[in-house]
Amino acid sequence: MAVAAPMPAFPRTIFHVDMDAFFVSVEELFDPSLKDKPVVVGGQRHERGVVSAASYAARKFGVDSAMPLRTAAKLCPQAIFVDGHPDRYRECSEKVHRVLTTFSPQVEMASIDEAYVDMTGTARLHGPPLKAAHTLHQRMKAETSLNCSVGIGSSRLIAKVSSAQAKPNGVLWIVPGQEAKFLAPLDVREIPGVGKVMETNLHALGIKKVGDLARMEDSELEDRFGKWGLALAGKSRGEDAGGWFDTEVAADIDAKSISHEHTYNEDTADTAQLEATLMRLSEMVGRRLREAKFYARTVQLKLRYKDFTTVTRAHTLPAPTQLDNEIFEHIRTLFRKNWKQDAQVRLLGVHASSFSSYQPDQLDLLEGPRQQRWKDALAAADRLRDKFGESSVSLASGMRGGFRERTHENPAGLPGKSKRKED
DNA sequence: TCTGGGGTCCTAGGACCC
DNA sequence: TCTGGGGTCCTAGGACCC
Repeated sequence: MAVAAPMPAFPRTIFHVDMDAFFVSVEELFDPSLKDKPVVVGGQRHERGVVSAASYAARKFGVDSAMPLRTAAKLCPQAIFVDGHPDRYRECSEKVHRVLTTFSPQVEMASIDEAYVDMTGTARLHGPPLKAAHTLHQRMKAETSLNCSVGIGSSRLIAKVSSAQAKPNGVLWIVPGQEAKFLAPLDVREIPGVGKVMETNLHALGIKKVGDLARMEDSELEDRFGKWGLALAGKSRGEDAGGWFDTEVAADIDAKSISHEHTYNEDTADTAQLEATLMRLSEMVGRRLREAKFYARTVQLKLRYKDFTTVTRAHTLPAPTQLDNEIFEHIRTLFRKNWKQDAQVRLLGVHASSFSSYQPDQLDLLEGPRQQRWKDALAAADRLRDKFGESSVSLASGMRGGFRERTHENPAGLPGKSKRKED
């Protein structure tokens, strides 16, 4: 029997605040001439890569998030292609966060451009949900010059789905008790967690709308789709039903993995270049581990060939580490064991997981002077990078091509957007 | 169409232990 | 020879999200 989720004593009021066409809107703030034009953020028209965000004018031509840039260029030749500026987005995102914290202490940024706000019990302060949402909407515009949409519901799921329906620049409140009625006419794809594959599977069963799903027996969905099926049954009724959705708003959860990867603009089989990239990626991962004060026990290599076949190979260390050179040594071993010599490589990735947090004395005592020297050296390198930028220091500097190609590839390192409509 | 980068979660099989 | 049951850890791959 499934364990029941702890139900709050009274219905919650959750806001899901989603910024409209966030990256594009931020770019417009910096270059107002972009306004109302077809704009594609994510890279230049000929580059390898995908669309991070498209303006509404560009979407009219069929351009959408996650689409290859070259496809976007074909669909909409007159589009303006803009490189992303992660620093700008982070800065705006922080502003957004600050605005939201004036409404509730329970604010959780779910990504750079969306947040959940638990507004339960704030009626005396902010009025009923719709009034509070309109105030929020106005304050957001005043403070950040950006539009957002707000979905209001009794669960994270309902808030999230309703903000999508409210777009663009709208507010939608699903009154408690009306959840199932609201969801029933929507495509199953509107449920977060239902992607292309699950949609196809459901269609094969004749399930097209959330209402069709709601009519199914929980047990049948569980039999067919396992744990996920059961969660899906709950979601079709508007419940958060397990997993991340079932957590408190603003319960901060530690990261479970840290990774960096790189796609070459042109495939390569040059060993020195490939290993230099692995060194650089190992350094980036090591640096993040030290910042977070995490030690990783598992490192994983990702290798994607020209034909897009992808392999991952993991190795669990006897003792956790956060040192660049230790990460790199294991990664390089995995690479040498698994790379098909002379096969053209498209992408490399370095991934760290199985974290433990810092254990002050024990580890230091166990570490020899060698490790300590490495630690000192890395701390110094981190300080230099803080001062002069990420590319100022590399322990791979003796290796060819360590940094050379980075400057013109993936200048943004942008977070992406999903294939789904939205914004 | 020719497919980024950073994450989370789930499944399934094998090794190993009791 | 034909063969248990449960638990944990590790690895690989894949769906999904922004």
